[in-house]
Amino acid sequence: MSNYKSPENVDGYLKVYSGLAHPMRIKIIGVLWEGRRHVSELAKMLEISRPLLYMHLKKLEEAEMVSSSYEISESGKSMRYYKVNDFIILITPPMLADLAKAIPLPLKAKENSTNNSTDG
Amino acid sequence: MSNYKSPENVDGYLKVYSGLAHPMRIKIIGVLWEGRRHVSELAKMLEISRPLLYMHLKKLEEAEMVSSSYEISESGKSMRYYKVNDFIILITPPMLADLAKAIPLPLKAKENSTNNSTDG
DNA sequence: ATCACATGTAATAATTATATTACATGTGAT
DNA sequence: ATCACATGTAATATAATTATTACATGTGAT
Repeated sequence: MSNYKSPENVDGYLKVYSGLAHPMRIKIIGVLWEGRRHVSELAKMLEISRPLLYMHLKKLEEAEMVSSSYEISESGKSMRYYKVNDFIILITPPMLADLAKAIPLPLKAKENSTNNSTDG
Repeated sequence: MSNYKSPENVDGYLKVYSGLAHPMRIKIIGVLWEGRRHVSELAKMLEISRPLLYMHLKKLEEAEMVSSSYEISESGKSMRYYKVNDFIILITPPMLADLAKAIPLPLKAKENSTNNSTDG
C-alpha cells in the first residue's frame, strides 16, 4: 500500500515532469533505489562534481521524488543521506487535459506556487 | 482497450518526460483533447506564434503524444491537423531504476537512439 | 495583381538549464 | 598545524531550450 500524494497544482506536476527530463536524474533514482547514499558517496558513484549533483538533487527533492536526512556518522561527521520516495505517477491525455485547465493564456506571468487557491 | 506502446529506449522516455516539461505543451494537449485542430487555428487559440507552436508540436510529436495528418479543406487549402494520441504513462521508482540501467556513466557521449545494442 | 489564409523554415535573440571552478566551514585523526 | 573527508554555496561559463523576426511558398477569391 502506498501513501503517495499527487502534486497539488500545475507547478508541482511541472516539477515532476522536469525532474525526469534529464538522464542523470533518472540515474540518480536508479542508484538510490538500491539503497540510500550520502552526497559525496553519490557524487563518486555518478562520476560528477558535488555542486552539479546538488543541482540535480535539488530538482528531484523539489519534485518530491527523493528526500534527505542528516545523520552523524560513527566518526562524528555530519552526512546528508538521500533516498528515493515512494511515488506513482500516472499520466493520460484526459488527466493532462484536466491539468491544462489551470494553465492560463497568455502564458507570460509565471504562477506563484504558494498562492494557488480558488477563492478570493 | 488501449494499443499504446511504451518507448523502446532511454531516449524515448526522455522525450516523453521532456515533452511534458513545459506548461504550453500541456496546454496544447488540453486543447487538442477537446478536438483536433489545424496549426494556424491552434496558434490563435494558444496565443502564440506559429514558429513557436511548431517547436512545441515537434517535441510532442517526437514523444509520440500527438500526431498530424494533412487534409485539403473545402476551399482547397492544405491544412495540417493535429490530434492527441492514445497513451498511458506509468512511472514508479523501480521502473525508473530499471530504465537507469541503460544509462552509461560517465554521461558525456550522447547515446544514439538508433544504435542501442548491447554488444561492442 | 492583390488580398486573406494556409503551409513551412532559417536566422537570430533571449532565457533557462547544465556544468565548472573556486571558495568557505566543520570534524576527527596524525 | 595539516590531512582526509564531510558539508554548503557563490560566481561564472557553457549548452540547450524557448521565443521572435523575417522570409518563402501555395491556394482561392476579389
